[in-house]
Amino acid sequence: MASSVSTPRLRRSAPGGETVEHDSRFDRRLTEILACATDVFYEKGYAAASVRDLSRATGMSLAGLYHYFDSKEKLLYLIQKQTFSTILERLRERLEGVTDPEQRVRIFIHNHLEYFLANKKAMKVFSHEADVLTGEAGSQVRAIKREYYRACIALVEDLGRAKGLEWGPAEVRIAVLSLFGMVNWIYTWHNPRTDADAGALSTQMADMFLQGILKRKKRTHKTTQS
Amino acid sequence: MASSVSTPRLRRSAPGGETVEHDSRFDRRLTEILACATDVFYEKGYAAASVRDLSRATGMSLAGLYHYFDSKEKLLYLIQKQTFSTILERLRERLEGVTDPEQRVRIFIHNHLEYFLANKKAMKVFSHEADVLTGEAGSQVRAIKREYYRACIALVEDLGRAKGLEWGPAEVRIAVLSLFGMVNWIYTWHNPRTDADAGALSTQMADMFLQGILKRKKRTHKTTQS
DNA sequence: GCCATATTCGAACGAACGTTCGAATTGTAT
DNA sequence: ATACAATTCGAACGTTCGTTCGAATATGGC
Repeated sequence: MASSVSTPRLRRSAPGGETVEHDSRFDRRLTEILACATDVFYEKGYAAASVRDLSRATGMSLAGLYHYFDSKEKLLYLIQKQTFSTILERLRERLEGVTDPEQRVRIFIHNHLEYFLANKKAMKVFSHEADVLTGEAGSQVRAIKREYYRACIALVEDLGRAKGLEWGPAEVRIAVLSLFGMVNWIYTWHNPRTDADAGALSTQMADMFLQGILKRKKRTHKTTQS
Repeated sequence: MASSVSTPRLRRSAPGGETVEHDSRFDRRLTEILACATDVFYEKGYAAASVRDLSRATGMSLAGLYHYFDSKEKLLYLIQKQTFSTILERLRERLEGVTDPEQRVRIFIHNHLEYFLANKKAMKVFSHEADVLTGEAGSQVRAIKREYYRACIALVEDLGRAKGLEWGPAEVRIAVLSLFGMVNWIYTWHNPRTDADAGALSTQMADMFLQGILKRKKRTHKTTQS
């Protein structure tokens, strides 16, 4: 349970705890490789990126890389898990102590955008290669994602309750998924030199989203649409 | 200029116009193959899908497929170009004669969602493999995309003018790109059996979007955000 | 210095990739 | 039936893929 990201291929580490320096060394190098791999996956996409591309990007030999991970798929898993665990963890920290429902939704959006723009490449790799992973690794990543989704659903439901609005589950679902679309789509267009930063962006998007769901037109729930 | 999708590999067709039946036959088969390829690209992603997967899906031999296209990349080009040309064409038809700015924005959203849900796989392939194509083919596809983006920008600007609202270019840009995010993200979550159809979805999303941009809070244009 | 351990590497493995080619087969008009 | 073009195919091309292995090199405690 020492470091979050390492999963040494062999040996559960020596009985004593004396290899701390070595484990940390291993972890530091692995982190470097993960950062490099994130870049490469971002540029070429996971499937099209080869381990030889990684070798070129890191300056390490092909075989040398495999000292740090079992397979290319495991590498994607490590990136995705670390990325999304972090954003969820930060969200929890920032929500702590804040009780106003509207402010809590704003915090969600701000947290997401800030992390998204600061880790644009990792977040693209996460979003874009969402269902590549299979088996246990895929289940774990999907579980974190579902947790994040549920957290946002809860925030919006709380807001609706506080404002005395009657939203059905379907309406909340669509509103939240629309919000996810808004914020996740950013990696396709955001240019850090010309576009606003996370603060301004999250303010505008939060205004838009909140006005959109709070001042919504009353409609019959029948789906009558010309 | 006969049929929209065919680009025979060789021979510009015989001098006379007597091979009409044959060309149509060729085109019908190619359309089948494009549909199959769309499915396969949708399931596995363009890079991870092999021509052998296509061979399996179509029931045609590996070499036989190459009678219909030059390369795997050209196949992606044909899918993307046809898909997005159609959605743009339909948008133009539907906007014709409608003058109310708000209604025109609603038509944009409805058109997009309807086509998106009816051709979910093709649209995912379009969205997901947006910048795979290079060279001439890539330029063409990007040009159509830019045209579509500009059309939406114009619709929103018209709406703002009609309502007497003072939106800067940056605000319009972010609003439109947020809208694109909302509607394009759908392929990641929409389940036709449990989620609403295009009509109901576009109504809810249009309500949300329009309320969001029309009833927006006044803010100073400085990016002051805690 | 020495030893055990951790790290790195060159070289190679079999498999799968996109694509090609010449022959076999089908379809159509005479 | 014959002839000609359109279509389909089996087999193979050279390349690149993810991964492995055993040997070499660096590292740090004695």
